[in-house]
Amino acid sequence: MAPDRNRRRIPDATVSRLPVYLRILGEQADLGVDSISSEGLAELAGVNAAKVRKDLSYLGSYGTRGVGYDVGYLVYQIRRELGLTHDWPVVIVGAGNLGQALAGYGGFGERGFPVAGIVDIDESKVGSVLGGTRVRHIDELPQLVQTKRVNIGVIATPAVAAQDAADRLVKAGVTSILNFAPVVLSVPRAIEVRKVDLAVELQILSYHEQRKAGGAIHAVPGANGRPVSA
Amino acid sequence: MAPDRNRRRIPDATVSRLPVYLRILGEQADLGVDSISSEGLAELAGVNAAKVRKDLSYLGSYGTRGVGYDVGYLVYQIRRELGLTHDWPVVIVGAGNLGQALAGYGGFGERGFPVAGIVDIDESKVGSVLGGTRVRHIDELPQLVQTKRVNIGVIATPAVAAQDAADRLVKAGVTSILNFAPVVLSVPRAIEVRKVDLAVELQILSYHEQRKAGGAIHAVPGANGRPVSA
DNA sequence: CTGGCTTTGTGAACGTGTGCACGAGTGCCT
DNA sequence: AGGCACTCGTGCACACGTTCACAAAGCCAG
Ligand SMILES: NC(=O)c1ccc[n+]([C@@H]2O[C@H](COP(=O)([O-])OP(=O)(O)OC[C@H]3O[C@@H](n4cnc5c(N)ncnc54)[C@H](O)[C@@H]3O)[C@@H](O)[C@H]2O)c1
Ligand SMILES: NC(=O)c1ccc[n+]([C@@H]2O[C@H](COP(=O)([O-])OP(=O)(O)OC[C@H]3O[C@@H](n4cnc5c(N)ncnc54)[C@H](O)[C@@H]3O)[C@@H](O)[C@H]2O)c1
Repeated sequence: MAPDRNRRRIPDATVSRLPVYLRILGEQADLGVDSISSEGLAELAGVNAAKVRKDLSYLGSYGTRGVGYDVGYLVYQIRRELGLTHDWPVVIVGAGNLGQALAGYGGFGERGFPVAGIVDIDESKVGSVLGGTRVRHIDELPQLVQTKRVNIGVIATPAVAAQDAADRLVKAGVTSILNFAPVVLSVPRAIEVRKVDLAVELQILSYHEQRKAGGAIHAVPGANGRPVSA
Repeated sequence: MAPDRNRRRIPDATVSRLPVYLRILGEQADLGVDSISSEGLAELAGVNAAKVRKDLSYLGSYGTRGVGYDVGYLVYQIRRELGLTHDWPVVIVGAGNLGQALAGYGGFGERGFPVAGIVDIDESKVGSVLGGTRVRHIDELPQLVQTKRVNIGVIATPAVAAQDAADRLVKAGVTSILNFAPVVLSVPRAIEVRKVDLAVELQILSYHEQRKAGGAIHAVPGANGRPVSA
């Protein structure tokens, strides 16, 4: 077998920016714009123009010197490279606060990630309908994944249940996971995991706030903060 | 006065990992563990042990050679560096699907980010109560930010309204923004912005799925089972 | 007190990402 | 047709991040 050796590898940093370019290009296309320069795209994406050119060069030489990039063609190429030429159904595990918001959010389906199903372990949640999808029991997960050919799972369970959810997803055949629970998942190497951790994001913001306030005031006296023993 | 304090600057990559270490250390403390090695912490955080040591070294030399780190003391130091010695109230803009899920989620307050208020532009949403907080009109935002001394704003409006929300937040005095809308915000340099874009995350996963499928059509389910531990 | 064992803290090598600068095409205008 | 203005594609240097490897530092047993 010939593995992906010969295939162009796109740097992670670039892969994470391509979706942003894609969205902007789609917006521009809707506005009737059919050509854009690296500088124009860079402006809209909030990045450096050279970075845009280098990023796009990994896809191939699809620009025209002296002119710029054809918006429609670029959209096509990026979608192709990101594997967005067909839908990727996702399954959501956990029909709580967050799971409901995700299921009720139409933006997924629009962008090529229809909710193939949502499952929960709590019998009392099973049967209710969220965003047009009936909540099923988690035991139906393997069947759901197979029949709908789901590759991507979303974990929206409490932290303590997240590893269990991940194990079930992997066993069911899912190979990519988007994890909203604040835990580090342990999965086989071949499984791609991305996490979205709001607490981490807020704490990073906190760090910068604290830094700004570094020399200045010490506000808010009524803070908590548990004194450390020992 | 000298604006540039001689304060240690911590690399971004490290700042983004400190919250993860912090959570794990907290869990370990609750389990009664009071000392941990870089290797142990690395294992739990899913990173390299040398990285843990280097990260922690930016805080100072708080480990004991031959022994490890005192969990309680390390928690204190990380909290201190991240500015978590006091609460950071946040304001949520947009009381829709996502805003409601966020407001109803207790995890924020527990981790030091109490919801100081939630605002919406839609009169019909104003007045309803979410997670113990009454939804207010967005015109009350400046007053809310001032009286509650809010530094951090969360944007949960539709994409088209996100820039408006950002402008209002900045005008009201907020200096850090967590943005859930899929748009690139334009804000003054001094404002720290972090974004959480689910579509981007899913598209990155899509890229990797497409890559896996590059040679063979559909991967075999259940062929894995090699738990990754380090 | 010494020797052996453990683990930290960090210099150095290596890898990845960023941005400048400029040659190389392309289209337009005269 | 020729010159000119424009923009892509990319080599190169530098910054940042990761990992290795090991001396320094601490603990403990005897
Ligand atoms: N709600 C938010 O806004 C928000 C924000 C940030 C992070 N999160 C994280 O997202 C996760 C979900 O949050 P939430 O507010 O929706 O919690 P929730 O308690 O409202 O919902 C969790 C759901 O998961 C189900 N569940 C529990 N164990 C399960 C299992 N083993 N398999 C399948 N389903 C299981 C529960 O029955 C429940 O319906 C949490 O980890 C939380 O930290 C939520
Ligand atoms: N719901 C999800 O699970 C989810 C997932 C990913 C991303 N998002 C993003 O989060 C954002 C919100 O999603 P949602 O599902 O909650 O949308 P929503 O339509 O349910 O809620 C948006 C709310 O914002 C309010 N609003 C509109 N313009 C405003 C303004 N100028 N100022 C203040 N409030 C205003 C609306 O009245 C509404 O209540 C969107 O950008 C969406 O793309 C949502």
